[in-house]
Amino acid sequence: MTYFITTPIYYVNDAPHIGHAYTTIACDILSRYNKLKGDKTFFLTGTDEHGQKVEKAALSKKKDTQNFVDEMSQNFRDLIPFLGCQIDDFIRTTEERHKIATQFLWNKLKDNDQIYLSNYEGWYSIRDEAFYLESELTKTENGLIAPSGAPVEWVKEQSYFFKLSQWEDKLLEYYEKNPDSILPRSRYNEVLSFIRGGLKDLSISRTTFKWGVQVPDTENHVMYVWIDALCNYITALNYPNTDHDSFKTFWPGIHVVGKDILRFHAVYWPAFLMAAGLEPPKQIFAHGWWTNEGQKISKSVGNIINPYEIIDTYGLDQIRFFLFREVPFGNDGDFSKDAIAQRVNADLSNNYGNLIQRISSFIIKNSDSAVSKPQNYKEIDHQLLKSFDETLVNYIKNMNSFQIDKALKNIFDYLSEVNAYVDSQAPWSLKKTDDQRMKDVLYLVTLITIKISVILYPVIPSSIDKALKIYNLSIDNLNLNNIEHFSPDLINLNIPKPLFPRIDL
RNA sequence: GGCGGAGUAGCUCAGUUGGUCAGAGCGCACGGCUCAUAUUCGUGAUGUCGGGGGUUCAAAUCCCUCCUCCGCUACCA
Repeated sequence: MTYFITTPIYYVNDAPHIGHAYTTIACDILSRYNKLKGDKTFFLTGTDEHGQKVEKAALSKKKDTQNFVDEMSQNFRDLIPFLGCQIDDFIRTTEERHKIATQFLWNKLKDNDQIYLSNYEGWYSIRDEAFYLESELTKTENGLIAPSGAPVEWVKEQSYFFKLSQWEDKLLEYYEKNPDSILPRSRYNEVLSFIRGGLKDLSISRTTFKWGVQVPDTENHVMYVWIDALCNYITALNYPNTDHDSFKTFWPGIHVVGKDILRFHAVYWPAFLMAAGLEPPKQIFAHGWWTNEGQKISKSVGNIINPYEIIDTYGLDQIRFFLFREVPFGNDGDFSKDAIAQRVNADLSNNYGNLIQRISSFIIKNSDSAVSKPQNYKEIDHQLLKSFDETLVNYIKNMNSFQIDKALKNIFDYLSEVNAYVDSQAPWSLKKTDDQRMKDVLYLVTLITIKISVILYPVIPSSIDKALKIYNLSIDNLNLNNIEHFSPDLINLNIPKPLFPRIDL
């Protein structure tokens, strides 16, 4: 099995914020999970660097446009390791390879009679890079403004159009056959109802600015955002060389996107691909938005969440965990200090971290820092092992369907069971009555803790690296295929330090 | 306006095809343990399952209606 997962390419006009971090971490979790399953994975992210907004921003800062996007793109690249993410490629739309790919895609569409020249006129917002109907606009003292509050101007220009209207039936047919190709299901329904409402041809070029990929065989047209931006996903797989190993191995892929850009990914992009004779994406997952302490996040309110600040405050894995444990993936969520502290303390510090701490400290003090495989397990021990196997099955089922929160819930429900097992067996009492049984119990709990750590790895990788070091183990030798029967003869322990200090409320 | 989703304990939410489905976690109260990051374990309380009506031997679960919230989409002015 192979697994190709992508974030959208981020528009370099903004500084990276929690939304970018959220999408990137989501893909990292899924990518690591699939690696753990043994799949060959490819995790792609990058930056979208063209368009009028960028051109103007550079101008207003009196910077050369290329230098400007170089700097802005670097901000996004720098964020990745800070988020604990491991990517396989970072693509920029200003790269030569991307120009080659998009121009080839354009020509392919043109050869297939999917593109024609016409005129576009209407109310245009530079800030939003979008046309609006007059009915959508509001009159103010400064003239008409878009729903976003951005000013608009009347623009008339020649434009190339893509024959999107011809793809209505093909798209519907494809989606009806592949109901899991857009998730969550509510988003799938929205997309289908949008397509059923009828599709209009799509304007795909502009003459009002220069900062973009030139339309082949024209003087003054550059490609408008969608062909340019969406094509990145296949550029990175060496398109137009569809015989290339990475293209053959990894396409079609999985796109994780914010709900605001679902339509472009689920309608325009598959239509472009089919029109060019390529397969549509395998899956598109639309996630939700975060609010900040119950409030909508916006520049004007000034409550933008800076990923560097929250990670410095709470810790990397604490944030990664919170984002995906607290809220069903796909739903909107609220980012609040209380919720983070509560979640991290209850699950990571108390339930998981303290289990490791109490057992490993006990082994070091009372069992010469080592435990060996028991000769026999009791019935209650078998129960605990069986329960792990069930947890693993549910975990895999949920991770496979993007339900990261449920997969994590499975784990923490089980950890409660393990803590209860420890109390019921009370090794501190066995110490006085039955040394061998005490050691067997300690081994079993240690073994279970290791297994749990492995499946927590995709979400909190750096903490799991630390946890496994206590047992002189490494994630490199453990995975979802060998974890079920993992049971070494001897486990030597190192002195543990609390993995997740409690957060003061 | 159309289409879709949601309204269940203080909070966040599970509840497949109608019959242990009235639940979980957190929080709260009480009790126990003392290995552990004042951690853990056990016990307990609170709900007219949005309102009203209906079908049924039986409904949170199906039907009708109303209210509220959200998403997508359309349009008049």
